Order: sequence, then C-alpha cells, then structure tokens
Amino acid sequence: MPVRLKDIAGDLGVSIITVSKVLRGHSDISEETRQRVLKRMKEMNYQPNLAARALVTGRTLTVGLVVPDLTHPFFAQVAKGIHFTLRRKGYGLLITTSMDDPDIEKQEINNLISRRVDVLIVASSQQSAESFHSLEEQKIPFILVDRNFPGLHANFVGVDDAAIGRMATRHLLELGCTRIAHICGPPVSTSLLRREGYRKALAEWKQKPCEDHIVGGSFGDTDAIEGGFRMMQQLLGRKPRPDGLFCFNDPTALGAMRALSAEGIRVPADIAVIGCGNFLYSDFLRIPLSTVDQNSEFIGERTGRLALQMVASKTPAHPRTILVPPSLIVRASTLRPKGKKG
Amino acid sequence: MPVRLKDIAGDLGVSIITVSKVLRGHSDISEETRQRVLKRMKEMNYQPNLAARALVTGRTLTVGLVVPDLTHPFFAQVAKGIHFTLRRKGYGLLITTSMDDPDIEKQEINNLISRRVDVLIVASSQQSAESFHSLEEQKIPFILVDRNFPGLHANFVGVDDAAIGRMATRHLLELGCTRIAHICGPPVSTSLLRREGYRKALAEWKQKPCEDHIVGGSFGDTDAIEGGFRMMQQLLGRKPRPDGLFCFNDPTALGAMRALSAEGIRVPADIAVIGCGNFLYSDFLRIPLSTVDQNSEFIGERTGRLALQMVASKTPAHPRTILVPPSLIVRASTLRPKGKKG
DNA sequence: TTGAAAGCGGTACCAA
DNA sequence: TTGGTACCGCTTTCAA
Repeated sequence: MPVRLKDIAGDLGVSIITVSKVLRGHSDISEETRQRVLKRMKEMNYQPNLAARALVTGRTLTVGLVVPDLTHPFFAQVAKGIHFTLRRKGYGLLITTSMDDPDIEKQEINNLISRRVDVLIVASSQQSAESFHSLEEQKIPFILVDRNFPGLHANFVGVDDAAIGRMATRHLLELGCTRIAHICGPPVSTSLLRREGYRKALAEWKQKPCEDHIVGGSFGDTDAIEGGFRMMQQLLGRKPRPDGLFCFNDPTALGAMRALSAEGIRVPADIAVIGCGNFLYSDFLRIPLSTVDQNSEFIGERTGRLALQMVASKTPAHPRTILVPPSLIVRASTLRPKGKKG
Repeated sequence: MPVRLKDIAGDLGVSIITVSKVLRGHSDISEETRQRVLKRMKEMNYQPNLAARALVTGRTLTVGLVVPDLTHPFFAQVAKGIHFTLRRKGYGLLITTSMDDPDIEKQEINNLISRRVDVLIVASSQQSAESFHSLEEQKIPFILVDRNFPGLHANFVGVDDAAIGRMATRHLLELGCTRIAHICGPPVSTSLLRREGYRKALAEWKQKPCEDHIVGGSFGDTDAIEGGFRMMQQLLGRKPRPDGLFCFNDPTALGAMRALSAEGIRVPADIAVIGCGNFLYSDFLRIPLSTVDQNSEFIGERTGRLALQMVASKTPAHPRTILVPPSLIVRASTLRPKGKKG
C-alpha cells in the first residue's frame, strides 16, 4: 500500500538502486536525476520502510527504554530528555513499563531485544545484576539509568546519589540542626547511596549518626506517603527527638510532614524537613518543601548522548559511569529565620 | 550475531520452515520435533527478529503515540494506560513528543509512518484537521486522543469535556455561588468544550453567564500558572466580584489562588475555586484543590483497546468516538461549611 | 508431517 | 554515473 522505492523507480524509468542512492544522499548521482527523484518522492509522499532497512543494515534506529513507572515524574523527565536527544538523530524511543516487577522487566527487555533496538536503556527493578550479565554475554549494548548494581561494570547514568545525601544533610547542619534523622527508601542503590551521603556529612561535622534516627527501608515508591507517615510516627517516639529530617524522596517527606502536623509539631520551627525529587508545584504546598533536585531531564539527555555514542562507534567502548550533579532547592520547610549559619 | 531460525534449523538438522512453524504454534508439526525445537530455542535464547517478520507480514506489532509533553501527568497517565493494554497482546509503544509544536508533530508522525506502526495515536497540537485528512487518504489507521477536531470524522478517545464544565459549574452552583467566573485555556477542543459545559450549567440554573466573568484563552500549558495569576488579577477588577471560579485546569487554578491570597481574599470563604486534572499531591496544597478528574489512565486503556480492535479487524471499521466520564473531586477549595446546598 | 521456492523493501558490493 | 545480483531473517504458498 505505501509507496516503495520500486514505484518511484518504475515511474521515472530509473533503477531502484539509483533512487535508493538519492534517498541516502550518495554523491555518485547526477544532479539532474537527483532532482527528478527527489521531486517525485515529495509528490508521492514517500516514507522509507525502516523495517526493511533495518533488516539489511542491522540497525533499527530505535532505542528501547524500560522504566518502573512512566507516570512517576522522574522517569517521565528522564524519558523526555532521552527523546529530546535522540530525535535529532532520527532515533525513535520505544518506551516500556515494568511496574517495578523484576519479571515483567525481563519480559519487556526480551521484547525489546526481539525488536532489535540498537541500545537498551533500563531503570532496573532487579534484585541482582544477573540479567545484565546475560545481556553482556549476548553483546547487547545497554545503559543503566538511575539505579546501579555494585560490581556490575556497565554503562551507567544517574544522579550522584551520595552527593544528594551529603547536600541535604549539610544543609540541615548549616541550619544548626544537631539531631538529624533520616527516612530511607527500599534497598536499591539510589536509596543506599543517599544514606551513605547522609552518614558522611554527619561525620564531616563530627556528629555521630544515631542509629535510632535512621528508619525506613520497608516501603517503596507506591506507598511512600504512607511510609513516610508511619516512619515519622516511629521517629517521634525516639529520644532525643530529631530537629532535622532528610527523607530519601519527596512523597516520603509529605507523609512525614503530615504526621508532624497531626502532632502539632511545627515545620520548620521545631523540625526542618528536606526531601528529594523536586516534584511539580512544590511551591504550592501547605509548607513548601525543600528538596534536592535530581536534574532528571539532564540525566535523560546524557543518557541519550551516551546511547548515540554507542551506536556511532563500531567498537564497543569501555563502560562509562556518568554522574549528574544534584542541586539544592531551599523552600519554607527548611527556612529558619533564627537558625545559626554554619 | 543474534540467533536466527537458520541456526536452530542447522543445529537440529531440520528446515527453517519447520522451526518457523513451531515458533508460531502451527499444528502440522509432530510433537517430537516440536519439543526438540522448543528446547533448542530456549537453550539458545532465541528471540525472533520482529523487523524481519514485519517486512513479510506487514505488521510491526507496534503502535505509535505522539503527545505534546510526556512530563505532563495527563499524557504520562494516558501513555501508561495505552501501554498497559497493548503489552498483553505483545504490542510495543513508540512514544514521541511534539512539544506542542505543529511542525514537530508532523515530523514525528512521518517518522512513525516510516516505522510502519500499525496504529498511530495522536494528541494533536495542530490548528487544523488538514494533516489528518492526509492520513485518511493514505489509509493510515489513527486515533485522536484528548483533543478533537470538529468536522473530522475520525476515531477519538477523550474525556467528556463538556461534562467537565457542567460538573464543575454545577458543583459551584450547588454550593450557592451566584457569580461564577471562568478562566479558559487555549482555543482547542478541550478548553472550548469545558467552557460550553460551564455555560450550559449556568443556563440550567437560569443564570446568565456574565461575559465579563469569562477570561483567558491567551496562555497555554507551559505558562498556565502565570496565566491563572494574571487572569485572576483581571477578574478582581470586575464588578460584581465573582464568588466562584472554574479554571480549565489545575495549574491555572493554582495561579489564580496565588493572586487571591496576595489580595487577602479567602478560599473558599470568599470565593470557591475548582480546577481540572487532579494532579498528584493535590491533597498537600496550602488549600487542597477541588478538581475534576479526567480519568486519564482509563482514557489510555480505552485508546489501547480501540487500537487493538483496529488491528484485529481486517476491514477498517467506522470511526468511533469514545467519551470517558470525568469525576468530581471535592477538597477544601470548595468546602464551604455554611454554603447552602442546591 | 516436512520442505523448496519466492518474496517482503530495502542496501552493499561490484561490474558496466 | 548507473544498475545487476545477492541477501538481510522471516513467512507464505504449495508441492513432496
């Protein structure tokens, strides 16, 4: 049904090859035929069949992306950044959701392999790096985003999570907080590194992190608000009561602040709270939430660029690790007028 | 590099065709060979080359989606719903962003056509239906989501926007509001229909809509907060001052509420405000925002189902219009204890 | 139950 | 500058 090279060739009385060469801008075609062919292509609204081209070139001009949840603003922004970078080179993005289920993730990865995507980008929900070792064996070019696997020597692009933890904690320290609690997330690289950063920052200030003030780990992205609420209630039972709180993400911080307000504890006067993620409309919250921005769209752009480099170089380059710096966003939840500055 | 049918066939001493038949579950294969082949496929981790298959079957098992902005929660949710529905039938989703630019949209559509997607789904930013008439001529199966074109007889799935306008306005009327203003969006179907619904609801209650109380139309999705702010300032200059406000979307309502709070006007006591969209964490706003939910994920599911039906039936069916009912979400911004109930 | 031949829409290599 | 031939990996049709 759609127009083929053959149709144009027949129409013009030239060979298919000639038309094909014009299409790809080969130089060994006379200017005259070139113009004739181009004109006819326009007229017939010719769109090359990429599936056919892929079969012979072995390149689909397509990148596959697997994320846990597309409605999560972070992943949507990463996807946007990737798409933005790829589209200028004519690459398409096949996006797929794992719903944080390792098995679904594997299925989706296999599906994308079937589609012969040129590069596979995965924000993985796996517990182990096993399936990625398998990808390595199959020599399938892939990039991990956001979540990494210690020990796996693969391409990785993500925010510097340790820096997030340090940055948030230092901010609270500079505010004068002396008992800083931390609600951490599930045991994946992002969450663990943020906690490391938190510990490091405390150590820098010669504060011993009080293990009693580190809670969480038992809830995920889907129930983060509820988790933050419960963890905060738990924290409020601990002595001494914290005067600063770093939550591994924003929804957790929202839940925690809800628990605080239920107890009549004031933010930031009694306790300063900072999250991570910088979700949309944070400014309009009851108490606008300080946070660390992950620069998600930039993560996407860097990922896209890396993907393009990988398809451009014929020889598989050394795996690279790209850490995007986070940025601190200060809002009311850590604005303490009389806080002594570090 | 990847395993091919040929490899398996050679390995087993059978023909390619036999292996191909096993792959697709043909019945005319002895159980014994079937098992042998299946076993070998597993062992070699065979993944069929969908590009090759597409070339001969003419079906790519891929659906293309063009949205203005993937980080807009509405479109992210629609995409999620589509993906959810498609993946169970083995269909993939090629997602693309137009950044609300009609030209980019056209480019992206052409790119998706090049990729021979089986169905094209577009949340269009076009001013006219022209390019879709062209798609019709090329007999390319497509579905419009969210935004429709009057006069274009095409497949459409979206929320019932007129119902949104009616629902929001009736809610304000039932609250006892007598001077209900409306901030409308850009001149696209969604926005226009919501305004129609607003007018209808007022008429039902024998209220003449005061044209002075209808403002907006000059800003888009990207500057909705700012637009809401300015429009509200404008409305505050009008006499009589409105006691109810329906904004065509939530960010606009946020901007409007900011203008109100700057003037010391209380929400909902002095003016009740309702938006549309029901974005995440609305509950945590300074004044939790009443809104009309578009059931975006369900829109996505219906769209996905329609797409599957289109690829399933060989004969192109009549274009269908599917309107998803919205739902009213009441929060503090329209909670008026002493409001008289209609 | 199995397989041979043809071809899907392109591209690559080499000869004219 | 142009084009013939082979082939990419798979499916379809039909014959063995």
